[in-house]
Amino acid sequence: MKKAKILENKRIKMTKLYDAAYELFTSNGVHNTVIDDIVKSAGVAKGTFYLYCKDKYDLVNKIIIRKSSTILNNAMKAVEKKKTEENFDFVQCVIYFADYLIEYFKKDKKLLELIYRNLSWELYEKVMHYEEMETAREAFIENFIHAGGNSLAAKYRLYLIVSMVGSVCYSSLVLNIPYKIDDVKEELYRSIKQILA
Amino acid sequence: MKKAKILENKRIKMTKLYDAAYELFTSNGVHNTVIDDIVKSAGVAKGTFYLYCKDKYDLVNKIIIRKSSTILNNAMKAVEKKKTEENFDFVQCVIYFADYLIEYFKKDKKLLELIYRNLSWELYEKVMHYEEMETAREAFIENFIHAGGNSLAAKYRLYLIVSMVGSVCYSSLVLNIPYKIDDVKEELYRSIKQILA
Amino acid sequence: MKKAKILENKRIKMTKLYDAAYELFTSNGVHNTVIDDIVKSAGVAKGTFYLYCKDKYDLVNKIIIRKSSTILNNAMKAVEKKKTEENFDFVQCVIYFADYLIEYFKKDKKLLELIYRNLSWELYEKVMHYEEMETAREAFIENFIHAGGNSLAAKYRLYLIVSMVGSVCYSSLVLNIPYKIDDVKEELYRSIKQILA
Amino acid sequence: MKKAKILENKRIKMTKLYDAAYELFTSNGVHNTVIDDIVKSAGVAKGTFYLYCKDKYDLVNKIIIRKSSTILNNAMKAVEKKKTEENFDFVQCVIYFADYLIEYFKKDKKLLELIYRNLSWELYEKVMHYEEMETAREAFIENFIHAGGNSLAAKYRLYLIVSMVGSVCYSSLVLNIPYKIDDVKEELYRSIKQILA
DNA sequence: CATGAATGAGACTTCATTCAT
DNA sequence: TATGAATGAAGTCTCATTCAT
Repeated sequence: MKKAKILENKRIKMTKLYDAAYELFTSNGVHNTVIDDIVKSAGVAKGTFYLYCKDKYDLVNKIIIRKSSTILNNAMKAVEKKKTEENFDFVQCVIYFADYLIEYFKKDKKLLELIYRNLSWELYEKVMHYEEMETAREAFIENFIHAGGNSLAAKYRLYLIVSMVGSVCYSSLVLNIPYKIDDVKEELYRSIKQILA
Repeated sequence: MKKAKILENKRIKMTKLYDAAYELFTSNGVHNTVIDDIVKSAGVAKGTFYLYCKDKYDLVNKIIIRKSSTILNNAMKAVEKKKTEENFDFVQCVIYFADYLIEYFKKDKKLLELIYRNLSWELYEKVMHYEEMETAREAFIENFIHAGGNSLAAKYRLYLIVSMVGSVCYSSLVLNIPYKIDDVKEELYRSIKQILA
Repeated sequence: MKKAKILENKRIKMTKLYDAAYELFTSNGVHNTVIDDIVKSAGVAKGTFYLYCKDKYDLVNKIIIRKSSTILNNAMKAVEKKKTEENFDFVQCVIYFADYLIEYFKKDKKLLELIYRNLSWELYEKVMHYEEMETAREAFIENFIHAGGNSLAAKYRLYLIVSMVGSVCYSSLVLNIPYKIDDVKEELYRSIKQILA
Repeated sequence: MKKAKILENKRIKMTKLYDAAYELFTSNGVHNTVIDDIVKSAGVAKGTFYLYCKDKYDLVNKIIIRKSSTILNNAMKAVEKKKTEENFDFVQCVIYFADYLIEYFKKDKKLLELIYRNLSWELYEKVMHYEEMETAREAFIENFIHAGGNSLAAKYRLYLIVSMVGSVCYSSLVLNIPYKIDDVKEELYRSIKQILA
């Protein structure tokens, strides 16, 4: 059918734009990437860009949402596996989750930079409220209450842990503040334990 | 004397530029502020700008360094006072320091945003290695060792605490992530205590 | 066809830029002509200029190459005609070639000035190695050898003659050094003869 | 006396400006040298520049006049010496004069470039009508008439020779057109002889 | 849908010149 | 005289966006 073909073509164009832009954004920064670079690299015409995106920042957001959802999903799957296969307890799961992300971003610092530098509340919302994330959050709170805590404290502590881990990653991996992430890890995981204690 | 007058004039020009730029950067963002806005607002000629700054980002850095040094100094003085007058112990001091900054940034969210969005390792270095800061860091480590810890763990825990506090401030105050800073505070300070435990 | 129309439009834009710039460069000098003058005079937008030229000096070069190629081609054709129709010998041809150029530049001093003031080795190369020029040069050397000379001497004498004629034209026509070109001509042609003797 | 001291001071300032500007003009070109470079390099204040020169181009002219007068004078003295000591005849003298200049400019290409690129009729006039030059010119014409020529032909041939030598120097030494001046010399001197024949 | 030439507002930066000291 | 901070007009170049094809 014609319609299917057209839709498929659109998807291809969009993907080309995503991929080209991602490469440029992470290599040269969003600020130093101009629409012309993107379309040239994607092999489409300039006008085409505007058929798919409002502007450069719209594209950055779309890319961040896509990438972070993927990573978070993978992290959650990995945690799930450990839980099932190795019987990880609650704290172990949280730490493993953090560790998964740290290991990932060690190999893809540029993405971490892209995400951090362009974070906004709207973006955070979208990423954090994907269905799977919601489930994971609820599991966290559930577990916490089980251990004798209250729902609010659970939320806050999760928030504190996420903030601490994210910020440490960013400082060590992107800003290159001279505390190597591997050196800090031990203390970081100890701190998570303490916060959850 | 003549020379003194000229130097005084230079200082005034510089201050006018700093103040105008600070106002514009915090109100509209660095990206949306153009040199023209700054000089118009400062009431100086465009060429004058380039007499004092290499470019816009040079000015941002200078402003950040100046502002953060002032705030950190004030925070340290306040802590010192508590220690002397109210006999605050080590952990209390750390928490009070965090609290001082949180309370400050609650009233000046825009500055926090400016600092965070333009942070780089070089900047961090400059701010963190002012003589007074160095003294405070050493005091922290000293205290920590006294309590039976080791120097490295001290450094890392300090780093973790700073990261957590900074990140929570930024998220709650700037990104407006819907955990009010005042609601999180209690858990935040508890977490600091735990990390230092 | 559509494509042809677009290409035609591009050619027109380019021509408009060339013509406007040529007029301004020769009237006011390259230094005193700014991009704004050119685009205003050509009736195109400023951005359009940068679609066709890297900068002002790129345009100067392009204009010089175009103009000098045309003139040299015409000169060569005129010589050819004399040779065929009036049986001009070698020395007569060389002198007629010089004379053709002198007469041309007498009517277009400004172009001579433009060419001389912006001459560089790369430009010289480009102009001198157009296919037709190459043929003429070879004919010169050929003739010279025929008359008992050697190839190297031929090249050098051609170079000396070109230098002398060019320089005299420039001094008399552009710098207005008070030897009128018509007064010097006789001695100039005698000198060419002597050099070729 | 005070007056003498003041005058001496002025002379020193002027010399500093000349020397600094000469260095910059020949190294970076007149176009790429700004007043600020000159005064900074000369170690005087910007305002001082305007006490001594109308503008940059005024200074270029002054420098060219000074430098070329010196060189031409030296050349003439050298010729005179050859004439007296080695009994050089007229043609030998002319060729030796050309050779002296060529050898000089081989060692100081930048000066040749400066002179050529900024030549104007007024400048040419000033340089050519220094008393000593006038004397040399007259000697040339005298000699020529002696040999049976007429005054006008003498002037024109001198003009042709000067043009040819100057232009060849400029092309070979400055534009780097790939005929090495040493390779062309033989033919150049032969041509001078022929023109004077 | 797709194209890419054209646009022109607007950003940055330079630098000759002035003038109060 | 000498200074050099201040000026601001003038220039270069960019790039998001449009629109005719």
